[in-house]
Amino acid sequence: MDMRFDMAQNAAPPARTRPCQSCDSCEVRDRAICADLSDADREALGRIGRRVAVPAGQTVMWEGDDSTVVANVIEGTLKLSTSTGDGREQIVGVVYESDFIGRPFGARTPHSVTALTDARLCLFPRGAFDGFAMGHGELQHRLLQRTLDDLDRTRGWMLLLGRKSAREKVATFLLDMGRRLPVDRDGVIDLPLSRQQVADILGITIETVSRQLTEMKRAGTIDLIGRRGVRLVDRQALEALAEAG
Amino acid sequence: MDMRFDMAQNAAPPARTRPCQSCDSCEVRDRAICADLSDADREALGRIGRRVAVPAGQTVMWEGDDSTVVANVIEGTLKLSTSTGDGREQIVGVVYESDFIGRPFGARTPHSVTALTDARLCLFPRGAFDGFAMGHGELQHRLLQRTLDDLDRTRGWMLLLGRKSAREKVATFLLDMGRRLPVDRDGVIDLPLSRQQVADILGITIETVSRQLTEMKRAGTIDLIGRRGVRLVDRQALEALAEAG
DNA sequence: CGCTTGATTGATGCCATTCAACATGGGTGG
DNA sequence: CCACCCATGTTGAATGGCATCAATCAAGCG
Repeated sequence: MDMRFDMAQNAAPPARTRPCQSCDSCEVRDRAICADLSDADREALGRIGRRVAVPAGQTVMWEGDDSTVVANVIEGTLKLSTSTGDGREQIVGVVYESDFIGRPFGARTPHSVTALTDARLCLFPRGAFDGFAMGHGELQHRLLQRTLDDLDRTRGWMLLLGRKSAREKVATFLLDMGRRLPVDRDGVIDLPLSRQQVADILGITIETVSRQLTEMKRAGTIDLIGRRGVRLVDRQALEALAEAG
Repeated sequence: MDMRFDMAQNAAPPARTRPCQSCDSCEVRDRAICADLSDADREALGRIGRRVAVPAGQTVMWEGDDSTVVANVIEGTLKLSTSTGDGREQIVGVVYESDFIGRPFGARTPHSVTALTDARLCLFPRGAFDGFAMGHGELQHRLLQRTLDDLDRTRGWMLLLGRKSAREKVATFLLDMGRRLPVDRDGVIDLPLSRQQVADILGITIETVSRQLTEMKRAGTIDLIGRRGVRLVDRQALEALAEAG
């Protein structure tokens, strides 16, 4: 089944989507871009959108396609990525619940968006969203704030890609994940990413990621639990590695 | 002389700055973020700002500093950069006339801004600018558009930093400059960047930049005229190199 | 003219990639 | 529930691209 059709503005709503009638009880209503809207306005926006469940691995927007939809992430983790003609991939962002995805006020989607875990989105047709936003300054203000933050974070990541060694990259990545992801009671973080995806974030190969991780484990800086679990044993050592590893 | 003091909101205006009274005749009024404002509003914004001349090499904002000013670039080219603790630098953006610089709605300047050529800015104290923007949706909308475009371009650049070879990086860079900078009647582009700065944009060393350029010259793909001049002789060849060099 | 700064060229070494073999573990069906 | 299987991850050895170190060259400039 082609997800793009699924997402099209005028496609018949498939079984697993439904109009978003319940902004009141929305899990991310206080953190998503709709947070500053009045109850009436939020409800009006809600009537434009609908909820969609996206299974892990599913791509919801393709690089270069027409920008037909935008969305709030209600639950789950997704990656933003671009590729060269010959298939080399670079992940340019990872988004979490309450983040906003898609390209409002623009004709083209500049990068692909793919679910890393099962996810739920609150999806809006772009045209309708743009129209609504034009009439609601609070919404645009929040979107601006968020975009400025994204830009700052993205530019920070350029320093890592351009100037850091593999060791530094992996250490920086682990610290970043430690900040953004929940930690269970044993101090273990469950990464939403495979080794390949970590490599695609850091601009290195899967083998190099693996080697750096096992080296850090050998040094007692981290613990590796199964394929996706990491415990940051010595955060201070990681911070040292992240700056001049 | 410390430029930071110079830029402070309540510092006595130094000799080379003056209130910006002439938005009517402003060179970038149709392209800068003020373009959509009414004449009255633009004039009100103009009273907040003042013009500043910045000599090449001067840094106007420092990474990590309080965000005290924002500005429109009236003329010239500037770089945005971040550095690691041990001095490795990465240029995260290059801005041209009519672009906007600084971090509105945020406490910290996330990267340094340095003039590559002599430049003129239309400078606003951040607090006053933020206040004005909050009351003017058109301004925020334009800022949002611009920030979304910047984010798209920045993310595109991550692919280059993370996944491209030195050859591909240099070729991509040359094509990008060819698009953004004026070309004289001999087809020569005058780069506003030294080799070191090119290296800092591409995340490679100065020697590698030099070797790639001379190699391309030897192959007849480009011509090098003095230190800053380049002629793109065979654009098609460059495009091939940029994708799979 | 020297002097300084920036750019090119050369020699060498190292880190990350590449290619390849092997291990692991998560999932499935008998 | 265990044996098997395949995707995913780890480890090893060899190569190569880029960095590093160093010398030379070319421009500006006082």
